[in-house]
Amino acid sequence: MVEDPSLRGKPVIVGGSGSRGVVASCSYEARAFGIHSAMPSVQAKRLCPHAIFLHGRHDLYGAYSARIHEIFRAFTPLVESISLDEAFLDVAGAIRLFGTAPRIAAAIRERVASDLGLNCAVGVATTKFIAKLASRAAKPRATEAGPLPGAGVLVIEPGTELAFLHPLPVEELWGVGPATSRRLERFGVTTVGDLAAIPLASLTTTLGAAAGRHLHDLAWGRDERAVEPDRRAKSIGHEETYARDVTDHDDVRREVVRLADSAARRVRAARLAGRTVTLKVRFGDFSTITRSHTFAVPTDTGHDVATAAIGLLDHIGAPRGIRLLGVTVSNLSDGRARQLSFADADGGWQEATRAVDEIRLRFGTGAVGPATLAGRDGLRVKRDGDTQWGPSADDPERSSQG
DNA sequence: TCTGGGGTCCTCTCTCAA
DNA sequence: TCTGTTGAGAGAGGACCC
Repeated sequence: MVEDPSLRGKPVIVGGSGSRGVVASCSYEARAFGIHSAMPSVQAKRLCPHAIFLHGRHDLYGAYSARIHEIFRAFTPLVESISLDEAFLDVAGAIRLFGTAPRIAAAIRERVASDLGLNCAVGVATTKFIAKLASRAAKPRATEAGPLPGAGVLVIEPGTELAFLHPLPVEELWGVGPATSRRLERFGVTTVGDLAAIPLASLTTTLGAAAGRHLHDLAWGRDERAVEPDRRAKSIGHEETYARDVTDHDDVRREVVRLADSAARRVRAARLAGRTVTLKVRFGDFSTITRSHTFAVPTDTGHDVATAAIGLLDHIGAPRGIRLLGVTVSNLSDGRARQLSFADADGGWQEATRAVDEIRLRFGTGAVGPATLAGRDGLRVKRDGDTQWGPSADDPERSSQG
């Protein structure tokens, strides 16, 4: 809407437009039709046939995100980013300079609006998770009559946490999804207050030690977690759902190589190396398996990651149609530590990989790649710029035959 | 046939070594 | 030498978040 003001006031959906796509996000006007994120796109189209469907533009969101985070850091260096559009800020040390926390919240909102033309909601509280709930409560609400503006800033004063918390539906708590919600229902728990009344022992028996303890603490407003400014990635991966199930064995292998190659590229870009390679396969019936392999020494080359992933694939010997493939590298460590031990033992892949990275830097990512993929468009049914949220609407020119 | 893609964290099971 | 215990690490799966 910022980029194209003609969209304002209309039901707009961002997501995958194909039969297997889902809604990534949507305007409040679209929400009035019952549309929400993660809903299958076909269902969204049924609910609102005149909705405007847009493909995700991750690069654009990334650029806006960087500018938003710049504004955050103008107020405090203690910024913990949790996604493109959300972050925790510890402003305890900024109060002398910028005024009280509520004033800082209002100032951030104003700057994001004036510099970027974007609305945002801010929650202020003494703990991370109550601040998070407060920011959610400060957002606009979708109604059938149209969007209802939110408070913008919601402050939960110290000492009033439980009064705010206990009437909320238990699903509002971080860590309570559909599965946990179903289990809690058996206890007659519907609100956070109900949950707080359950003895800790009963909670840990049904939900497990960690989740039980965690939810019990949250229900009583206890959250000791500090704002962590630089959290490092623990895994880096790629996965893709295909517009049609892939049945050809060679196609599957090529896709695994492609995913492994791009995952490894991102590992290198982050100056990391990983020991564990995980292959994820989702079959036509939506059943999903993962298989992993752990190296003795970390690696960052597409060759190593692809070899491991192909080995795992051969072990599965999947004869069925495949809906999704994914390759993830985890057990990450500093990339420079790896080179000493692995460089010579693998037949010079380090050097080749470095050369490939340089060529791609100069001539683009399509300039060079694994020979397996040469001269093929692969099975990528996505269009340029259509980076996420499922394949595009079926395109006859680019069939799944590759 | 309705179910994406980026992740994190937890639990269970198995194996192996001390 | 045999048996049981324990703890770490790997591997698989599931729940959850944006």
